[in-house]
Amino acid sequence: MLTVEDILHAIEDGGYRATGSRRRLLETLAARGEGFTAEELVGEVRGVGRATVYRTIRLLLRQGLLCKLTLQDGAPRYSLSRVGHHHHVVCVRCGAVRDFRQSVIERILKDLEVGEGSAVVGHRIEVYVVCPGCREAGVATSPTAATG
Amino acid sequence: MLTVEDILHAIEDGGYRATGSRRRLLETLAARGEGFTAEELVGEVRGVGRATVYRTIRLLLRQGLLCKLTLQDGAPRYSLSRVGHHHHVVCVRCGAVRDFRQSVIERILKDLEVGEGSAVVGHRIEVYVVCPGCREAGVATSPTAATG
DNA sequence: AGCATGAAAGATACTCAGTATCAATACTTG
DNA sequence: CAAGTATTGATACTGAGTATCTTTCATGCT
Repeated sequence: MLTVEDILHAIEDGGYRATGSRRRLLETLAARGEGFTAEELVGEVRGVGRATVYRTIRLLLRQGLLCKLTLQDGAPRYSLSRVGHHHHVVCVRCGAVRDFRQSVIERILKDLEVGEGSAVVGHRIEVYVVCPGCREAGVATSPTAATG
Repeated sequence: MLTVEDILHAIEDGGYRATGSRRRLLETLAARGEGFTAEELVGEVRGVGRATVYRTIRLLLRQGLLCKLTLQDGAPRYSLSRVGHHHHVVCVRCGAVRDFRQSVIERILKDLEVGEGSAVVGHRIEVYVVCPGCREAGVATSPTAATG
């Protein structure tokens, strides 16, 4: 798992400054780690403005240190990246995020040059679950409709 | 491909009315078919208010007649559903949408009960491509970064 | 240490996507 | 046709994020 220092170094390596605001923000963010919204950060980080929170998120996304995912209802969420390319398993109840990567799937999608000369330039996979914790805590699992 | 009449029937079967606004909207929507934004519809359908456009979109989504997808940058887009569960191949240039379904992938994701007792309740797969048309018309393919 | 300079921060206004509210209108059915 | 409910439109609002612009901070230089 990346530490605050690791991330600050990565930021500096990218030619950006390791400022106090960024450090404070990263501390909050690292404490959350898996699955949070931008507005949660805005609310939790004291003394750092909304704009800066969003700017920093954008910076981290560009550097590949953070990733943005989409819940079933389309709501955005963020999660720290620990590795390169991966996908997400998100709990629809608590928003916790686990990463996963299945080379089989990667390969299928990559090969999917869709028979018609389309060049695959990327993909996104999100798997929605009810995590063990929420399953116990919880009400019955509503068999949520698929995406499309 | 679903016709306007098919969709209106489905709406009625769901206990909703097949009104003039809905018909006009569906005509525009069917003419677009694959890949459009809500605001495009708002702009194109004459004499139907914004609220009604969004309400109808929501209705169609609930009925599974329309699906909402997410571009690489997170921008939302809609596409008529022709079949049940499927995923999307979206051109990052022109926004055209093709559907696809790979039972292999479905199975893998379904089985992904993630070793830890999480119940999979859904998933979303989006594949981003440059379609043949845009590839020809186009500038060089920028090797877009993956999701996360 | 003092200062110049550019990056970063904060405040705020704005955009885009979508929802809520509520009064007015359109359907439908008895 | 009247009653009653669904639908509509206008409009205000929310949530997520960006743009702008002025101030502040970090850095390198002397």
